[in-house]
Amino acid sequence: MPHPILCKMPGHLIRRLHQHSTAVFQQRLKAEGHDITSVQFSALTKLAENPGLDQATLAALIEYDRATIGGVVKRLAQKGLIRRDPNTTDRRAFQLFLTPAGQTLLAQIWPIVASLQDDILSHLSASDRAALVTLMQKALQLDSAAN
Amino acid sequence: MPHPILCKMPGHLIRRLHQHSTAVFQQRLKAEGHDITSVQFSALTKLAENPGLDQATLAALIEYDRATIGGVVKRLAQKGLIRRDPNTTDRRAFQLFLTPAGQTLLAQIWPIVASLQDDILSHLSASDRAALVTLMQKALQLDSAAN
DNA sequence: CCAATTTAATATGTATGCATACTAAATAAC
DNA sequence: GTTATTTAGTATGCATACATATTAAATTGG
Repeated sequence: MPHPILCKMPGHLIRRLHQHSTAVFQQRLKAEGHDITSVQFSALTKLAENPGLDQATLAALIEYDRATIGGVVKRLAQKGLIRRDPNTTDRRAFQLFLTPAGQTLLAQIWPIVASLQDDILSHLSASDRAALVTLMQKALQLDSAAN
Repeated sequence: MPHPILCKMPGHLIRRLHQHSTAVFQQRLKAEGHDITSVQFSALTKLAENPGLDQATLAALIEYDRATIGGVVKRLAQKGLIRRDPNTTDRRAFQLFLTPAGQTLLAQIWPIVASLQDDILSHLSASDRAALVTLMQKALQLDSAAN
């Protein structure tokens, strides 16, 4: 089989880009003295935008697995960044809120996270970065106007 | 902070694209009756191209962590797809080879893997897919001529 | 209103992914 | 040539990521 080459296959390139992306995130946040993952950051951000969410809805918003979000939420709670209140309407669900510490942290790290986005794609020009973002949104069928 | 939006941040988009990519891979391979991950496929492919590699070199070729490759190799060996021969020159290292079963499997799945690459980016036109691949290669500084 | 289904969260098991530490072996430095 | 450093692989621990099963609670159907 005169096969297509691994390094030209979208799946392989996406994996390596993701690897690079999380590495940049982790290094930059650690360098600034913060111990938080990109996954935890996304969860905190969505919770800040939607206080009182339950785990299932939060998971759906950022496309996490239901089983995965449990661990993420547990670790955020252990760090004292979020609070899990019982839901009086639905005794199965929790209502999730950022604690004051969580709000403080999120305010501190947003500028860092925003600025490291360009570092992830540091080998691309500004127009190439914009083009890549547009293509990824299209590939994921995310309405670029919404959100 | 009037923050940039999560769904426009490269890091977030890359994570979701990776999630989508591995899901398509897994579903397509499973549908064809194969139980193999994209990571295992990459390792098999590189081993087929470079018989006798040691784990560290294999890991470097596909950008895996040294600790991670150990588990991947172990599972491939358990499935009988690769062989680990002692290296007479360097008693620390193993020489890795595809078994006949591994070669057979790889030949079977290459066409599947090649064809599902377009499915990963099914919402993009052919020219958009090509543009995305080029941008990712540039972002990763992979020489598009090499490999 | 009671049974059947759905849903929220958890539990379990497997597979990356990576940091750190460790052992054994090879190489470099002197 | 012995010591110091590096290197190959493993071990351990933590954090996703997801499939499957389970429990408890809510909702739906009749």
